[in-house]
Amino acid sequence: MVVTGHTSGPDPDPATVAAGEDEVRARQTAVSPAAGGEAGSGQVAARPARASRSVSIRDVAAAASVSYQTVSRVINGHPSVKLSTREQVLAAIDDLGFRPNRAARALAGGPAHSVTVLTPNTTLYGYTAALQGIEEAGRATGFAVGVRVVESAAPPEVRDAVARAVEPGGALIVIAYDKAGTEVLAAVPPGVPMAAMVETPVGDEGRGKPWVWADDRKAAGDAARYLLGLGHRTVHYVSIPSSTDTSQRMAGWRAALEAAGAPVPEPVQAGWSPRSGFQAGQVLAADPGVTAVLCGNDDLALGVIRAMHKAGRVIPRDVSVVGFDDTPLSEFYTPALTTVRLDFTGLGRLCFTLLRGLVDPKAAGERAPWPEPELIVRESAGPPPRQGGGTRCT
Amino acid sequence: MVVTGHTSGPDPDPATVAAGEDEVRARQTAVSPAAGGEAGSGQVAARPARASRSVSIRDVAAAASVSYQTVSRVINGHPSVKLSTREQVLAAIDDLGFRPNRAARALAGGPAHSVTVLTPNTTLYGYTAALQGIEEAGRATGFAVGVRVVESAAPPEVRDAVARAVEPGGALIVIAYDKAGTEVLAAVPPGVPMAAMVETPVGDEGRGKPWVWADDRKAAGDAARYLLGLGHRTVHYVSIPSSTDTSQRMAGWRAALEAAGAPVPEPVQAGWSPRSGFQAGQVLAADPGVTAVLCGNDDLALGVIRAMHKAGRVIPRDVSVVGFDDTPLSEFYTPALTTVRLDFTGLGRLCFTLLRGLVDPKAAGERAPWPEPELIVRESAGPPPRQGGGTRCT
DNA sequence: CTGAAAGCGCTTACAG
DNA sequence: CTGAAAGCGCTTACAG
Repeated sequence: MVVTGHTSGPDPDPATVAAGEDEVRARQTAVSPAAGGEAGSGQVAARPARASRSVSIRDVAAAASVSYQTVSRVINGHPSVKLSTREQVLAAIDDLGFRPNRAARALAGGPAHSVTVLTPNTTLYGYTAALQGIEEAGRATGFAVGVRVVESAAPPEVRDAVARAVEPGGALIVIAYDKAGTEVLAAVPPGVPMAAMVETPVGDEGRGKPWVWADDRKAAGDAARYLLGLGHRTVHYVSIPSSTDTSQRMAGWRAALEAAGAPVPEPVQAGWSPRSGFQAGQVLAADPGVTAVLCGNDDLALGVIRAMHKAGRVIPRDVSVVGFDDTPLSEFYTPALTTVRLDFTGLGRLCFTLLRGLVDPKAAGERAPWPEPELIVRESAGPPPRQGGGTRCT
Repeated sequence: MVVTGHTSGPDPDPATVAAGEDEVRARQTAVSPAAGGEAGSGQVAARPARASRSVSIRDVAAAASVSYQTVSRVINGHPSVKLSTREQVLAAIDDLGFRPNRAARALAGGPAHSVTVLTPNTTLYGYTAALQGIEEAGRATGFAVGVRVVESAAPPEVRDAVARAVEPGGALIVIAYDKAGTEVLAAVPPGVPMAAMVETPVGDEGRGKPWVWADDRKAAGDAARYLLGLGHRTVHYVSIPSSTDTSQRMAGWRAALEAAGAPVPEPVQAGWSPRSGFQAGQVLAADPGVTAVLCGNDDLALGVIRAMHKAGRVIPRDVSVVGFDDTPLSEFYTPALTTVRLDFTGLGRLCFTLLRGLVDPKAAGERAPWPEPELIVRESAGPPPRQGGGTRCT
């Protein structure tokens, strides 16, 4: 994945890969066995450079001349500690490089300092961006963040995933943008600290489970209205999968058309991938009446554009295409993609903040701004072609 | 991010977002406090639906009429357990839905059942794909997988990241495709179980630290040779950042040019993003002698193509561009991107397998196939333009 | 092959 | 405001 430098080594050799493997084997066996017990010999030789036994709360206590409970209070921000002792303890912590042991903390029943994110996916832009926001926010507050993919919405798998993810002393974030996510949300037992990122504000199943969401409905409406405003008679919609029966993006698109008195064509149901967008695009390209297409995400839009291109339809001269999400790539497509920007990273950050407020009442007051969707106008949408307009030099 | 259904709800209201927030507040306070101690009342009423105290090793022991140590032996695959008792215990585990508590396990000094991935990034394709492979493999073997981003290669940050990630009872995977990754690799204390994904087979710093890598060098050479074979006089190179001074991709490109007796132009150093590719592309587009460009990744290639397009140079008629990685999108670009496929997901899986062999000697024998890079020929590269070829109807 | 002991590093109540 | 106790759920040795 990476490249650098200006040196050129010895010539590539077919044996290199195999050598790499052997090397690995060798290294494997060369790995030092986990530092074992301390040998009881009376030798006072230089201590081996083994992984030092980590410094504990008791070491800190000794160094600060207090009991270890006091140390516990300090690291947990307990109010009733004299300022001077607190400072002593803090100094000792710094000196010794003390880090509380997460496992011990969790075992003893302290507040959660770790989240695991339950998500159907870790590679699609929206998920990736959300994960990034969660990781950032988690890291900033000393939380360990874990990831667990839930591949299907089947009850056994969902149950299993939740059971494994729910560790005492741990918290959960579930990304519920599809069926699997919604099932997971519903399967989290009450009492487990959690927050969710949802497509649609949830009802009963969300009880005790705070969530964040982006106003997809309004965003989709904005995009549809923009296309209508360009002069298109109507706007077709290519849909991503959904979490419920009340899809926000589709609802927003539909409402905008209806409000404008435009005909509402049957939406094309697709998946998440550019390939499924391509397939949807082939269908749409066969219909000469299609002049504007709104897509459920940018990858779908890319696929639609590709299909249109293959069918000889030029974007945006013949057909306008608008995406959703504003992935980092869409600005560099040709034509650059007009799309709706959604701040999933910010949403992820916000979701984490919500969760943290649950786990740590002292942090509950913190509020982050609620991100607003935004239409980004670029090159892939324009006025509809004039009736019978000629074709020149594609 | 998601859309569904065919119903349209009430019209969108400006207050919706705010309502969402209030809702969240309300839910937050409604969350039940962590299930506390058992009230000592003599009531035998229906038990509240609180998060049940998780079933422990002792519960299983009681159910199976053995000591809890025996249960420990069974769940850890210890050989010296009579078959019949093993089966009893397994049955009890199944009955009670017992799951070992990871924190307790780690605290007690058992073998690692969790990995945290130290990575500079979680959104770029290569990292994302690697993470996916690791997560899959981890999940399949009951490992919890954590993610920690290391944002800079500065020693304090690197030290801190490693210190926080190294938990007793935990293992590490470091993705070392850039400087930060390499620094992290070097900073992991010996004795900590770990494996790495590296750009370049490492020397001393990797001692006791097994790694996997893809043969970027050969792959880059293949791509350069392909372009040369098309008739280009030489091939320009736009580089991604690197981990060391002996970049594999660049070295492969250079060696191929030299072997063919082609001139070796100065490589253009870029970042990871399409934007930096765009900038590099602007430089290259200004030079009419440039007819073939190899890029360190597909995002860079997209940026280069965009810059060429803006400069009026048609791909591949005027300039051929080849990428690296074969992201899921590149097939759907127009023109579809010719690129080198690298199986980062497989590499991530392999890396996890390596790590697991370290932690669990019983699993050490498992071998996964070592993925091979592959040139994927699509539309973005072709023969060089003929001298003085006319420009028609761009 | 299986049981009884000690302890991993912390955190909660409980006492002062 | 601070100390002494008990225990979270497991795993290692150690004994039989």
